[in-house]
Amino acid sequence: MSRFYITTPIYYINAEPHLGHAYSTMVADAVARAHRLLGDDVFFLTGTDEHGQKVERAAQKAGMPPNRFADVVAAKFRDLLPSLHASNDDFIRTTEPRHHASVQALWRRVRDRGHIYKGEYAGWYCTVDEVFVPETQLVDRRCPICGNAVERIAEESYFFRLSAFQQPLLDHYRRHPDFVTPTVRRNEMMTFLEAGLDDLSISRTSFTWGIPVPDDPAHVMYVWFDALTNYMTAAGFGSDDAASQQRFARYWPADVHLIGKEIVRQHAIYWPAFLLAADLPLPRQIVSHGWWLMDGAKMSKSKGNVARPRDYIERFGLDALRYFVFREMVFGQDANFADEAILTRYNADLANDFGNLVSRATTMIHRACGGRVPAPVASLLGRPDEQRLQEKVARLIAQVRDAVTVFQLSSALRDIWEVIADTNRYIVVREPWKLAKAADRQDELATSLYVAADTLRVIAELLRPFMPATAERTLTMLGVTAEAASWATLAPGTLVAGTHLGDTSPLFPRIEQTVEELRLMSNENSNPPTVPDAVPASPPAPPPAVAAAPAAAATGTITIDDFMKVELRIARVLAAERVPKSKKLLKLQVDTGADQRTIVAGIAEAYEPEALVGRTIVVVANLQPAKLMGVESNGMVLAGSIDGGPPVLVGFDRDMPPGARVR
RNA sequence: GCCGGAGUAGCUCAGUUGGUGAGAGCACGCGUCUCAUAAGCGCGGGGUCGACGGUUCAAGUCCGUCCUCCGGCACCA
Repeated sequence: MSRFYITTPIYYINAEPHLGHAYSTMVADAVARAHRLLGDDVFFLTGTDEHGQKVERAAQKAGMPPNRFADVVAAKFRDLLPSLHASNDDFIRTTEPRHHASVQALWRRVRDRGHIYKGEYAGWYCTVDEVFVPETQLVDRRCPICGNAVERIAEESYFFRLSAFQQPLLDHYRRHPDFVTPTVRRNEMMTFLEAGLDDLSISRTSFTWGIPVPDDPAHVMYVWFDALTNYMTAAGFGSDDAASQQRFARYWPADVHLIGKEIVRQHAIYWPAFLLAADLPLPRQIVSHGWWLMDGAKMSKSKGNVARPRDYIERFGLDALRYFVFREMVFGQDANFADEAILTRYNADLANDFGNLVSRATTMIHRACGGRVPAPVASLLGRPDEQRLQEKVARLIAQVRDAVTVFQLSSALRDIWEVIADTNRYIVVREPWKLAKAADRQDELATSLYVAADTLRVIAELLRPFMPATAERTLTMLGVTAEAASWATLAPGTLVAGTHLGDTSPLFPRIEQTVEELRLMSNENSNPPTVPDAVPASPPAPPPAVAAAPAAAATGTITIDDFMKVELRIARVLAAERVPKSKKLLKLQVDTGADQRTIVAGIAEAYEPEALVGRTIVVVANLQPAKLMGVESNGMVLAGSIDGGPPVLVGFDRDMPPGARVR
């Protein structure tokens, strides 16, 4: 029996769980379940990432100590798992003692091998993305990634000698072509590696909510060193007792780290580098999936288009949601999450094709065969229609087995549904309802219903990883009460004749409402957004079409004096041209009333230079000069944008002269 | 700008190493059975396979150029 260790990302507790989190968990769950059915000794891990400055501050805001805050929010993630039917074997929190011990053990190992040194880091730090932002990338002292204000940090810091691992990592990539999948991500990582690596700052002194650095408790560890190590902690790393050590020997290295495409670099470069430095085995594979898009856009809190898994479970049921996400997302690519698409999949695939098939097959057996699986007649099983179907079922078992283990869930389901269609066709060809009326054709009747039921039984066994509850219900209706059949021995023709069927009931009743009606219904019934706790880690998404009050921008207020330090002035664009070789930059000559100067603005993707000449804009007049793509910029142009979308210039509703102060 | 990916029916997409007249699902129209969740089954309409060249007996399938979209990096005062 081989073992299989799969992980989800550990979820950062700064927001409510959304569909993206749920998707990672569900995919890992399906694959874990499949491996169990294949007879593997599976270890399936998920959990929460709870340290860092963001959490420390959120806790402050909520008026509670970080550990209590973490307890409350982590519970939300943990509580979601049962409603997803997640079959995880462990749930790890980075705040647990076992994890502290493990991370410190890893640190010592890396340090003792000479890959950690103490240095000084002075720079701009974004607390949202937990990264230092190079001076040259700052946008008005704001993080270029998330747009939030960055902070000046000059502090002593420990560094990890990441630069030393460029070549070892490249070697590893070449020796293990499937180390990172899909290939797109692997290629990205290869080019990133080839460009060279900077050493990585891996500790902080500016906050305390983290794991202390061994022998230097003034430092806490940088989030990724802490977080990534969870994968080893749960396997038993860093523990002294013999049982844990045995477990670690058995389960490490992990077979799969399943992640979203936004954290590939951390998993495919930082993590393996840490492990190489510690002289520990690397995970076998980093598998990354795409994003669920709402109307083609990434889900985000500020757009209020975050899909909450609970809403969909309520409307369609968990298994319908699972079916949809597995079936609809070609693994690795982005996919659209549209209510209409779920409804279509539900009615067409689940209700019409599958649910109705189970219903018609079992009903006929109840009526015509006294509710017992009829015994097929060997000679009739040899007819072409029966042969073809059973051969196809045998092939299907192999196809699904192969597809699931390489994360091709959508193709596995597509193949299963093809056989479902075949079975519907088979029933039409045999017309058992007619056979039932012909006393001299009872053998044909029994054989045809047996073949249909037997096929459904295999299908149900194959559906277990994807839709566990549906699979169980189907098998119960077919009278199969045995434990899950091993996928190693599953085969057509093994349904036992004579067993009593269970009662038939619709698996997926058709949904006749429109999407709009469904939304209304769930708005009425739904218990007010379940936020019983006093921890608004993030403001709840505003209801669409309602101008929600900007939820108390409690994020660090400033005084009026602070604001007045910023000299905002009206200016007129005198000339504009593209900065050569740049995609985003325009070089502007502007008249600020007091002087004429050059300002470089990152708006080239939204504005043609010609269209800007003569235009009135707002600039920050007293910003420190900076060089961008070799051009000195003296100030900055104000523009609004939605979630990093195209910038929209600030303007006035009547003409204003250059030089006027804006406040 | 560099690197990578993608552009195939109204929509979402399959199309292996180039070779029977270009496919599936959904949606739409017609027909049909009646066991079943007004479900099933059959038939049909619709596509210059992004554009233009090229290689070849033969190209969505290979090569070149271009256009559009997406992603990574550079970059984003």
